[in-house]
Amino acid sequence: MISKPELSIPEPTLRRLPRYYNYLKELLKVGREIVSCTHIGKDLDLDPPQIRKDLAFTGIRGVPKVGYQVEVLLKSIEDFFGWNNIDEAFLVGAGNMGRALIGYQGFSRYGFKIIAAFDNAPEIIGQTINGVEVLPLSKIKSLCKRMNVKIGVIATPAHAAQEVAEMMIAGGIRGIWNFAPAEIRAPEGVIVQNENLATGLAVLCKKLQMLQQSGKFRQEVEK
Amino acid sequence: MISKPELSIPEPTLRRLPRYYNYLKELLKVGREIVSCTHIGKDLDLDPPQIRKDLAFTGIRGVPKVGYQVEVLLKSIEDFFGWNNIDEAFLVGAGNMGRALIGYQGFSRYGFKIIAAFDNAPEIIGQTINGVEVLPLSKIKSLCKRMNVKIGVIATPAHAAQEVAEMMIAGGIRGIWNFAPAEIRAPEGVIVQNENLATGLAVLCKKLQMLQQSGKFRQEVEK
DNA sequence: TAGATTGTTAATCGATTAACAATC
DNA sequence: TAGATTGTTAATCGATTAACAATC
Repeated sequence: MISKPELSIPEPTLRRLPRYYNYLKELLKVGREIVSCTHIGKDLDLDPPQIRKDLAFTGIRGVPKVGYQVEVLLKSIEDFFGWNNIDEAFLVGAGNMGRALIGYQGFSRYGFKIIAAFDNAPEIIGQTINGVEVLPLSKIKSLCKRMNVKIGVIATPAHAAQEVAEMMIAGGIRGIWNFAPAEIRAPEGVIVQNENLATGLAVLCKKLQMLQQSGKFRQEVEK
Repeated sequence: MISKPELSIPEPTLRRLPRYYNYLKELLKVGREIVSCTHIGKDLDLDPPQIRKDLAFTGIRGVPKVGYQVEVLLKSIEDFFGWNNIDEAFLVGAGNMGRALIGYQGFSRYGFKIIAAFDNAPEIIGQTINGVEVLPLSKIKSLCKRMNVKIGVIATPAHAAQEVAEMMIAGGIRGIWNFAPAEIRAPEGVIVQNENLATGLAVLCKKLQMLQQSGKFRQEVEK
């Protein structure tokens, strides 16, 4: 049996790299040509050695005493993620969340484009949202195959998510970006990336709660 | 100087707890009354001892040989996060992403409610989206103070995010949930939770890329 | 040259996993 | 009772942090 795809690159690194990328894009706008990890670290609140290590995964080599060329570094991250050739994706569920994802302009930067949406509701089918047509869900399998689409986005209610995932997989989709608050089971060889918004919210609320408690505690101590 | 709020609870645990919660809600629907970590682990693809440890943070005690009462466990997680009393929040940026967040029904479960939205665009101000009124951004500071709102959601374009955050903080907001693809700097005592969608996307695409490469490699080996 | 920065190796830290006694 | 499950303690693993040599 084949084991899980070996991620030799730590996931935290994978998550930080787009942050560097966005940051570097801003630097480029401002006209900065060279940047050091010390500098990045100050702005992004990270340790310079960690940044250096992260960047090294993309294959870039910096110049001692100088740093990195902003433009070359951006290119290096783009190549690493393969953002230079665009991944086309299908989206299922043209409700609020789905519309937001379709309308969100920011994904083209990351080589990602939603080219069609699917839904079950007759009143939604046939609409065009931000230039993206909404098609009947029944057609997704055949269209996936015909257009060789490999990425699917799920923005349905929780109860529909698993079934939709299976339709996608039947159509040959290999990567699923899931915004439904549900656990999706997928066979080996299919990557599922869950984007459950509630987790981020829970972390925020809990930290806030703990901060307030420590604050109260501090006040009492100071009295 | 006061150090960062001490998170004695590991963040991975904080992120898994809402997953358990959603899963347990489904169990309850199906009428299941008792559940063991072994069972949860099978469905959520996690190790039972880890689940046990996570749950223990909420203060619950299971019964050996039996497991946990689903209802009691749900209550325990709710109390832990404080989901029984609702946090009211303001949202800034009533574009696509903002509308999606307003329209998304799923947050009430987590004791979270967006009670007003703010924007700068005159054609948007005055609209009502899913029962939530859009007010002029200039009013946010005073309204935060008057209504004692402690949580703010940012769904603006990147360039506006920092400025909006500062307005929020000036109004007394202590927790910021940021959906803009930008780094927000906040003083100590303010929690910022970034929800940059691009990072999840990047992780997905990279894993897919690596899977395909390992697949190719495997085929070549098998020849 | 001197100082700053990179890149690498070692040490630390924290979370996950394994092992096992306690319990119903 | 026997077997399954909890809860706890120890071992492992991996990421972060620290230390330092190499370099322009």
